[in-house]
Amino acid sequence: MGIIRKTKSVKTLLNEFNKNSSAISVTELITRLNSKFNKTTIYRVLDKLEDDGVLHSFLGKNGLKWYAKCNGCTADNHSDVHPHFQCLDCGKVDCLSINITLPKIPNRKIDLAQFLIQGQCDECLT
Amino acid sequence: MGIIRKTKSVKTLLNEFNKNSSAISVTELITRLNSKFNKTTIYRVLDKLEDDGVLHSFLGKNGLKWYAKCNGCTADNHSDVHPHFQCLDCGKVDCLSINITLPKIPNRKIDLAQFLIQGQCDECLT
DNA sequence: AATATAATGCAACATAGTTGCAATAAAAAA
DNA sequence: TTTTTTATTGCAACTATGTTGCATTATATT
Ligand SMILES: [Mn+2]
Ligand SMILES: [Mn+2]
Ligand SMILES: [Zn+2]
Ligand SMILES: [Zn+2]
Repeated sequence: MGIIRKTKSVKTLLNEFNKNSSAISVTELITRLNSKFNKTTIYRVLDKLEDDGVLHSFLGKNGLKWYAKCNGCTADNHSDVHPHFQCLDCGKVDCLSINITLPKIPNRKIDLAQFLIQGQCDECLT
Repeated sequence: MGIIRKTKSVKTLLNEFNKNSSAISVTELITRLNSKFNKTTIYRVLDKLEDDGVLHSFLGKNGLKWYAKCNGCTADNHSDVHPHFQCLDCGKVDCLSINITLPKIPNRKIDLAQFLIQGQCDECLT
């Protein structure tokens, strides 16, 4: 079930994601909003925003959970099958709007795929 | 640093991986060998076997750590950049010997990539 | 303003993984 | 074979991420 009431925590979290287009890890959000909201609230709001098709989640380095804004998703129609890029220098994570071609695998049904690419981002390269 | 002494735990763990070619999660190994070895030992031996190029590790569903046998790797030359497939029905994880073509990303340097595909395995399909 | 209930905070819990240190066991030396 | 060296182990305590139940609070509706 998604979000029903526009509470302070919902507005604050949405605001964090509107600052720029980068993904944000849950631990980073908890650190940032530590004084304002309980971590349980943050986990729950993020979960609902994902249900609503506002955010999508994925696992970054070390299996940490990250969230990023969706692009034209709705509650019934999520389509966030794109690779993610994590910079090993600064830690920043971005969604890559690249069409990844899933390999054909005999005798197996593919439901979903997650692709995490690691290296150095544009800013850290120079 | 890798393995120096062929201890019971080393032999036992290698034996687990020689039963078949599937990957094994650390938690599964801890459960299996619970009565014989401490979990700390298991974590440490796996870590060393990876250093030696005997096993390689990756993250499966929920960010859990999995290990699988390497194929012709040495301590100085690991090359385990292949996709992994996890069955959502039985949980089994396999290495896919498929050559994945990394997408070209402008202004970024790619160091490594992990590709986890989820769905149904051959056995669970029928 | 009164009501219904979604959302929150808190404490307690679950699980994966790590660390320091004393005790043990494998390999080398005697 | 016995002694010595030190790599490895077990244990307990810890860190970190994430979850759950329940009483309290805040939002939206009447
Ligand atoms: Mn994304
Ligand atoms: Mn593999
Ligand atoms: Zn960077
Ligand atoms: Zn299966």
